[in-house]
Amino acid sequence: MAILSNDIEIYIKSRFDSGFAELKRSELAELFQCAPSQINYVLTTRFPVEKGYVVTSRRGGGGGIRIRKINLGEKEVLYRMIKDVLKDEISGRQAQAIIEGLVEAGILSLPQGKMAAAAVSDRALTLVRDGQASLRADILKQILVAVLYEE
Amino acid sequence: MAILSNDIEIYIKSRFDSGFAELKRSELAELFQCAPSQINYVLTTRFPVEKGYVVTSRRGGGGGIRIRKINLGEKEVLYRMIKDVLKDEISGRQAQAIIEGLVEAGILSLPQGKMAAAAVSDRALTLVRDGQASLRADILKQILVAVLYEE
DNA sequence: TTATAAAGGTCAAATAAAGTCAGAGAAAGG
DNA sequence: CCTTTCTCTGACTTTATTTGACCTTTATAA
Repeated sequence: MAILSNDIEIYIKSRFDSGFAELKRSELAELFQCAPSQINYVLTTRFPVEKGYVVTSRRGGGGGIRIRKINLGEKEVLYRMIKDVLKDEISGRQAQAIIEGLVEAGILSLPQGKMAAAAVSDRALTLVRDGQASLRADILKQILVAVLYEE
Repeated sequence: MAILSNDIEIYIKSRFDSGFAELKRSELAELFQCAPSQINYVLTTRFPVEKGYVVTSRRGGGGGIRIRKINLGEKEVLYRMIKDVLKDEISGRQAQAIIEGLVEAGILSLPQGKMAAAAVSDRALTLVRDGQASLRADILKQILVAVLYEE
């Protein structure tokens, strides 16, 4: 039996227009006669950051899903950071080093670097006792994705 | 379906003149064929203090609604945000509003705004089950402090 | 001074999205 | 076979929008 997820993936790709696609989860589910959560599955397995996709969404009335394909180009370094360097957990020191490296490479401006550092600083995370390192990794990852997402 | 609130928001913004807009709730409701309370919804979600708007109103005959956009100096805005607006806990929506307000005020660049938003996004904080709102406040506060002390 | 009309305010419920997660079932690898 | 990994679903959760019923405040006409 053909894998449904593959079909949905192909369909979504066909919906891309000038770098992005806008969808309604429920409509897709209807179209493919599957559970809505199936769409989430396709999104996470077929359109991950590692492949250069950024998925954003809004709930509630008028909500929807938007998938953007990033043209990596010179942001290759960032992409690698996100994919390889940023493991599940990183220490404050590692984060610091990564950010400094990106500033030196000119990928982050100095103000951006300071912001990023502040966001994952111990001071910002004092409330969290357990799993600080994983949280730091998540936050930094999202920050870098946001930078990637920017032209 | 186009979101009515968005249209109303745009319309209200078009009514701004030299820093403020004066409206009648009932007239707006009539114009957009909606419940009057819908206008209140738009006011609270689209024109919050966090974005630098101050909404005042008067009831009774001859009453109405007045929306002012406050424009303070950079440092002052930041300082106020950190001191007054940023409570111990803030929701994702509030954070969003604060950041958008700072971008609109030219205090954060668009890339910086996106970074900040990413840092406090639900996605960045999924790991944290308990006390997300407080953590978000802490992170955002540290980010703003970092910007404030930049020279 | 009081009644009434003309504002605006609040809140809970209905509706419309999307997200999460555990677990069932199917495929693939050994 | 047996185990692991991939696919798919359903129940439950979270968030956003819209409306309607009921409440409060204010100006002014009687």
